[in-house]
Amino acid sequence: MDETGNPGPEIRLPRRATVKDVARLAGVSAGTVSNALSGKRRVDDATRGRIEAAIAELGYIPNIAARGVRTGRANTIALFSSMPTAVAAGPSKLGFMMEIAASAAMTALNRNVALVLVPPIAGPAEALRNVSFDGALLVEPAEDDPFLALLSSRAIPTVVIGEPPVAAGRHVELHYGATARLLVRHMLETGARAFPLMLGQSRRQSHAAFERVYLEEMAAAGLAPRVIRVDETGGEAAAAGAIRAELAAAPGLDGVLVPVDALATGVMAGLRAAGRRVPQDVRVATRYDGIRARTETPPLTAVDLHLDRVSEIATEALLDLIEGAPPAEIPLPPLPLLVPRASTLATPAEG
Amino acid sequence: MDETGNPGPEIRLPRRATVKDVARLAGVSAGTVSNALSGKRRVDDATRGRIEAAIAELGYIPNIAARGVRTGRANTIALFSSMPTAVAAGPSKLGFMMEIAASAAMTALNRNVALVLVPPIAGPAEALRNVSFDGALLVEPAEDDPFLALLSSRAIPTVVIGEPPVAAGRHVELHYGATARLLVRHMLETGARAFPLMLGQSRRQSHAAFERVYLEEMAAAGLAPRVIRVDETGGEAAAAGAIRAELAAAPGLDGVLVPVDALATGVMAGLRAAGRRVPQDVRVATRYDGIRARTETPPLTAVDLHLDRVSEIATEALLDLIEGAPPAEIPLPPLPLLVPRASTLATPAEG
DNA sequence: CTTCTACAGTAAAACGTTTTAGCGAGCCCT
DNA sequence: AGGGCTCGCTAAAACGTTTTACTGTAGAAG
Repeated sequence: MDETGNPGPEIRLPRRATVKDVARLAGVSAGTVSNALSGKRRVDDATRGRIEAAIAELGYIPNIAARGVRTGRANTIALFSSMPTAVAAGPSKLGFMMEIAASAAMTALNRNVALVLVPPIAGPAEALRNVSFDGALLVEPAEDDPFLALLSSRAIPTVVIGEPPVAAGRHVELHYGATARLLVRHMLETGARAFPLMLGQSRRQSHAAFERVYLEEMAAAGLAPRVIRVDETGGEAAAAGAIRAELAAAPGLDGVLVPVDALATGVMAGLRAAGRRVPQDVRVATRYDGIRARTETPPLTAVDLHLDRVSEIATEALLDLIEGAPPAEIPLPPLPLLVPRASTLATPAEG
Repeated sequence: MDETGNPGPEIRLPRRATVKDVARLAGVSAGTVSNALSGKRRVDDATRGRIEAAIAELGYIPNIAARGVRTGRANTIALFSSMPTAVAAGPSKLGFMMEIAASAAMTALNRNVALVLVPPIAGPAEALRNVSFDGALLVEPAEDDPFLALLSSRAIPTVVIGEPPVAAGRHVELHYGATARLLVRHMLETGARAFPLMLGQSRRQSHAAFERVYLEEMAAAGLAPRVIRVDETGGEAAAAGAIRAELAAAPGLDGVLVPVDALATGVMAGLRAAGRRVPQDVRVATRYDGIRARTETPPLTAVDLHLDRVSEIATEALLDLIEGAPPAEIPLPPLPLLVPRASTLATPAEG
């Protein structure tokens, strides 16, 4: 790992070694050095040996920016978080995004590509002006997502995580329908009979899928459905208010399905304030098994979406797309897995 | 946000507009466009107006790589995670790193700089070959950290988060001593009298600080100290084994202080296996208030390190350093805050 | 009426790579 | 022996910026 102490290597180079320095030392031209490095054209073994020796001696590291100018590639992909800032800033979305980010960064670096994080801080145009990237991962865009609009208008290779709102390019399935069915059926199995579905107001595919599946399953079970829409930007307080209003209107309520975890936290607060016990009086379940679900009291039943695998698949697909690989089917991630927790589990004594 | 429908804007440009295109359209030279954009030299107001009109019309976006070649700046900073892979891969370190990443990404983009994530996947040299950046954030490096060695040998501007092992450049204080004191005193206050300190074996400043403060405080309290070192790469299993051995040797043990949260999880498992109740028989506390601490049963007393603020300070300092701002004192982040949880709280009935 | 300076602009060099076009040597095939 | 190939290499162009060195104009100062 460290150099065997050759004499005086701590002389500061006045400037970083370039491909020309390597070429001179190896007695070849710059083009040959480039070819030796990239493997794009054959280089004689003896020559390659001299080049590698020169590289080692000079500690040469290619200038990525210069390479990018010539090749037009940045060797970088961007992860956009497109959620409304109010939600994105909180620890909930942070967890979701960051689980994806960590896995994507690993996968990307394995293929010699760096991952840059683009927070939802400035407008999408602002972001383009400051970072350069060959493609983008976009997490669960809403229907009018400005990032999605920008990316597709600029024809930037993009892979969406989750179902895209418009028939965009490529996406990785997040199994919205299966996730919804898993949760609705679990509510039914735990004995809930009068449980509304609480959704955000933004136009998202996951909301639509939840609503569709919920209505289907309730109809099949012969139960009366009830869908509550809450303004996500209102955060937990809005959800708490909404559930209290609902309790007043429907005192027999015995469960709530709240896919958005930030809203679920609000619902829990609202239930506590109304003196309802979870799970004895009301069962609660949410979608993303993140820090919010796990640290509620009691912890919330949720779903393992296999985000690490989803993110890996998305990253691989994006890199293939960028490299112009023949378009292949994007593999399906594993099916979602229910993680039952105390918020829906009947107490042992009840059995 | 969207263009007012001027006719036929959906024509695909054969190539991205360049500064020359803008210059031609505005009737000036490329240099003038550059000056107008950067503000480095004065440009007549009328001229600037024409340039801005041209930019808008062409949808011009500067090529960051090309700019980088000329200026030598990448407008990017890197976040290195240097932890041993075994630990880094788990969700625990992930949380720690990702809390920092999210906050750093926001701060950086506010100053028109992108943040790239460098996972500990390849060697540090490998990383340098694939991403270009102007400076680096390094999180809690160990004494022989290869990233730290590389960064300082290459004279890359670096800000360390936490106390650096060698007198490196600049760092943001993580208040190791204060954190340790907070925890040791809390253990004492909750009535623990025979509680060992369990540390990893890697040479880290935070370990050293914990050991020093622990020994001090135990001496002051007239109690017998006991420090256990566990190989971190052994993960939770190693910690579980270590605590069981300790219980056998010292049955009177009534607490454990385990700064590394992955080890704390192992200790909890070990205690459960040995039939000891937490907190009634044994009190347990850890350092980082992440997902591990919060989701243990019972949840672990931990410390709020204000990572978001720490990360913000570090990022600002790094950017100042890169931009050659006059070296100013790096502000201190807020003092750590104890988050007492059930793992050390006496049951109400006990009072 | 000069001379000096400030101003606002231009042309071209420079940054470090990759890629293109071309070249000479050796070999194989007739 | 000569034509055509392949091989391994070189020189130079190209990528899109920023920066340098310069130029002409206009006004101020003497």
